[in-house]
Amino acid sequence: MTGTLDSPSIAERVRASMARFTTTERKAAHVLLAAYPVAGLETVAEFARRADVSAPTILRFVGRLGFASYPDFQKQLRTELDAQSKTPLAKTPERSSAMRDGGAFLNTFAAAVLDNISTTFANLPAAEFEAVVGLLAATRRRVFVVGGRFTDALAQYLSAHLRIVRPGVVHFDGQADNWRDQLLDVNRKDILLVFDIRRYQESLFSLAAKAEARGATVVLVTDQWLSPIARHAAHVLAARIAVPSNWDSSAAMLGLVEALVAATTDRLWDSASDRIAAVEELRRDG
Amino acid sequence: MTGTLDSPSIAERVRASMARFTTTERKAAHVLLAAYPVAGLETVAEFARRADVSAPTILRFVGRLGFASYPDFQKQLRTELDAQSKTPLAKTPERSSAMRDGGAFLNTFAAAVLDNISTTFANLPAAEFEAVVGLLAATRRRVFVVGGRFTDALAQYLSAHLRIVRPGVVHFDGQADNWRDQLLDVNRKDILLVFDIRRYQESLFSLAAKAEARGATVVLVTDQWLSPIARHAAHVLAARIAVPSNWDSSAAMLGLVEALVAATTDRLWDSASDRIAAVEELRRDG
DNA sequence: CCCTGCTCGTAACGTTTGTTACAGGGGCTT
DNA sequence: AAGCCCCTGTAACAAACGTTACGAGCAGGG
Repeated sequence: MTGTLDSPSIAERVRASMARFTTTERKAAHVLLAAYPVAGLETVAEFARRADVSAPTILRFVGRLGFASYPDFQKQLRTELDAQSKTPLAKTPERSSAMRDGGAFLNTFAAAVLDNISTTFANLPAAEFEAVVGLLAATRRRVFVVGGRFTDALAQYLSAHLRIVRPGVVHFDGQADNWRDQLLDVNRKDILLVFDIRRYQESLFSLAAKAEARGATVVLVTDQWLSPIARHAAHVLAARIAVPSNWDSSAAMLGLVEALVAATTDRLWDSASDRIAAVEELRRDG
Repeated sequence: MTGTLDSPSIAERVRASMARFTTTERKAAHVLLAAYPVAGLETVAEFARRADVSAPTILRFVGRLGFASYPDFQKQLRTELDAQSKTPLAKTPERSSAMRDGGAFLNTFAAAVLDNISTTFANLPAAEFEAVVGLLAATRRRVFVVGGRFTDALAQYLSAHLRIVRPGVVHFDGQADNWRDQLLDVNRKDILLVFDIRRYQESLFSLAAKAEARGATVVLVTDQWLSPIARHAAHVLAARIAVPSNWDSSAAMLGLVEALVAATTDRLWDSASDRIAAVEELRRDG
């Protein structure tokens, strides 16, 4: 029964024969890989429901993978699960055949991103982080958020979340010229949170300088080399952004933003939970 | 709240009630902990044989743990397996109080994000990734990008980069109503790249369905549970998004997007390098 | 336009599984 | 030393499961 010839892992086999599957079988394949390996450990009916296909399709899927029966398939899945004790990525360092440069590229890229994030969080001063959370949780103060060419997406992402847990969140979007008008609105008790990474933008610098001049508290989220805005910032949070690519990676910075949002939400939970419920209500009606 | 405040993990529960077990039940407990959680995912008969006890003893064992049936026990086991990526921090029992301490919170949060990313990349079908890169590198085709409430930031991020290396990139932003007008412009040779994560948005679904009906190639970037849009998508890329927070994390999804941008840039390098230089020129002048 | 191929879901089948009643057996109490 | 009780495995039951035959639906080719 248990032939001891070590076949490639099921996940690999699925990825390799992705092209051979029919449309619905491919759906099953995606569901399995997305919720690996739990989806395959469920019953056929549950797996089928999860993938929105019929039970026979699941069986044809595992049949095409070379298994004589669904229980056989599950047994193999459990065997792999038992053998694996490393992190999923480290587990697949070299996928030899049928995997072109795509696999290698993805692995090195992922490794760089992971390294960025762990380094970023490891070097993050907890006190500085806490201080920024404290500012974001001060609901009486308004928060203005702005980003650069690529980091503006992060500014938007932060605003979209923060807006739900507290009032007074403004995202400076659009042309830099428009910021000047909104800047008139900024005063002593306000907070300006700026994203700026290398190829630092002059427009952001002048904005931050003016906001500071008006008495606002400036928070800077930047890369490890620190934007010149750091001179005008009360708090600085730095993230790693280098990856083997022509572009920089904002993944670590996004992780940082999400940590800020999570911590702020937690601190404001009493009032935030009501706001979230209210927002959901509005979304349902609208 | 944090979603992890359910009942304690099964492994913990087993260790806690170890004293209450009878002799043979304790045998089952040790076997389960030694081969956790695989032993519990097998059939009752196999579990019994492994522990060298009878099947009813296994049933009495899970009954004493508080489960109404063996399938219930297995379902809980799978849920835990899916939630925590198993090995790394499974031993830290009390994560609930971690929110208090800033440093500990950052560590657990970072660990979750890291795990999401490594799992996402490990389970990513290289062929599917390559196919999407191929689409994005087809400069004659136009690319329409759209996202949901929170993922729209990712759509914007992708657009901002893609727009530099190739022409014909359109970001559907603003109100969903406005999309309809721009949809008229979509035809057979176009590509629609949709971001949609849980609390899947109906507006995105109908947009994707209509785009597919018009003959466009739909690419979906979603979470591990797969948006219903998968039904209309030619290619699906799934990322992990769960973190110990009230919110989901898009960090893994951003890493995925950046990998797409990097690979596409690389493939288009001959033409892209000229474009990038030209864009830089414009920025310097402007 | 009809035909042929393949794909997919419905429904019924047979098997395995989880479950439970019951009786044998070992250990502690009296 | 005998009796009682709590375990524990054997065996029969019922439920759920995996499996398979069949036909509808659809796309490509003649």
